[in-house]
Amino acid sequence: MRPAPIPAASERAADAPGQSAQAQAYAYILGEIRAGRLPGGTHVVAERIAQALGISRMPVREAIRQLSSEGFMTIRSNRGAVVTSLGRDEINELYEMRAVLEGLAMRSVATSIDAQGLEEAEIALHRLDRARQDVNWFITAHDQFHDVLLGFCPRPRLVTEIERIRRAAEPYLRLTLKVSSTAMQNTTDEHREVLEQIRSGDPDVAEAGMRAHILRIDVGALVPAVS
Amino acid sequence: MRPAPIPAASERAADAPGQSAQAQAYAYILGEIRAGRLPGGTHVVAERIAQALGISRMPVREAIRQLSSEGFMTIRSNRGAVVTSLGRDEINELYEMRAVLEGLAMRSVATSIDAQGLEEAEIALHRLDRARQDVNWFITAHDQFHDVLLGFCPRPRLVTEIERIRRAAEPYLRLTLKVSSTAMQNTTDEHREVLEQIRSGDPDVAEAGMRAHILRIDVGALVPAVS
DNA sequence: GCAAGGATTATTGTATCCAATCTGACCGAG
DNA sequence: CTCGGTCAGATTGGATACAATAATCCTTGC
Repeated sequence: MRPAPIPAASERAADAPGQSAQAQAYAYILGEIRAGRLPGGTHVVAERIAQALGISRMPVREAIRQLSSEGFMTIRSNRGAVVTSLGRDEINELYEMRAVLEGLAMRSVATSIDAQGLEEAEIALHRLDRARQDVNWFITAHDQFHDVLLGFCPRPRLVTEIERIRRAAEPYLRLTLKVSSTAMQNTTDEHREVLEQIRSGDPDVAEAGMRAHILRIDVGALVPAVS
Repeated sequence: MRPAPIPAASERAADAPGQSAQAQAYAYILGEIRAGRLPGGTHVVAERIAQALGISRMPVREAIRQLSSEGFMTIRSNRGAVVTSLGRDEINELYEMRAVLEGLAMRSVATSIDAQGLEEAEIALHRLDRARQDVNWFITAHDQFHDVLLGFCPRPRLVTEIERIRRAAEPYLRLTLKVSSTAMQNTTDEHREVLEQIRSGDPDVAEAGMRAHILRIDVGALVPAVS
């Protein structure tokens, strides 16, 4: 009754063994989108993904539906799913939403973060400073800084939503940074200022600081791919 | 073995004929949740829904997955899906998120709404005033007032997200209003004040007004069902 | 040579089937 | 009487099979 002698087929694609097939598909597709290997507008064929992962189409469909309701893909009835392509206005919209939400999150962070948390944030800041040469490192370090702060926000949904928005904008940020890396230069001072505002402990200051910080991004300079 | 000559089964449940099976399932389950007929914590069995609608389990599964990623349900691996049950903190979190997002939306509404829009809002306000006797009417009229304003916000995602949050909190609001309808009394003045602040045309005033309005809700008095 | 229309193919949507897992009841030992 | 284990039923996860729809290409008439 055991898995049989050779569980090859189902094991082969097991890049993530314990995961369910649907979770595999979700992680795989989202990873491809975030990395930019599936650019906006790409038609995603369920069967292809299924074969690539060695699973059937069904879990892939569910993953696509979930990605769709999270805004990463768009399903057109009977015509398949395409990777959502964001224009300038839409990216701007995402940043505005993230600005107010992450501002809200900083209200509670300002009052709940402790000395150790502030220390972690400082460390993340240093990592960010050293990562200014490489796009991947930079994005990782940048996310880490924000995640350290969000770790002190006791609102799971709010944090989840913020991170979702950040992921949705990531491909465009990545593309832009690859072309002109000037955006990576001034960030350390920028982020240190935010950190100081949070350190003040004043919710209003912390909120306004983070909100302004996120809105300061020049979205116009983003979006090299004008869908 | 086929469904037989008479396609009755699939036709019978066709409350929404043109819809795909998955859309039917989605609308059906969400409707049941919003109406409170599927209270938080209810275990939803895919097979039951499928039978009730005369479709198979697969589209139901997809609908559940989508509802799950939208926060209405929670899927536990191999153990099925339950209707998400929100506690006091979580409802409060939702209202805070909606407050900042709808505040943001009002910034653009303040500058883009026209005379006709203001008139529509006034009408909605009167409807709201007359609907204070019945919970269903009240909720409908209340949603309409906010929707009129959001109709002038040129940010589709923002509007979608706000409405999603409102729907997520609706069952609890409905439950509460059924018990104590005092919350329905003062709303007309409340909403008129918001409308006046929007009429001012000042984004800052409009944002602060709406944000304060939504936060003014006494979430503590909400949540009769302490999961 | 080109456009319109129809056949063919590719892809999606749905249903059915099988395996894996969980739930709960029953039963026996301590 | 309680605790633990086994077994049957229910339910989910996944795969295959079939139907429906859209996309493509090829023919055919002009």
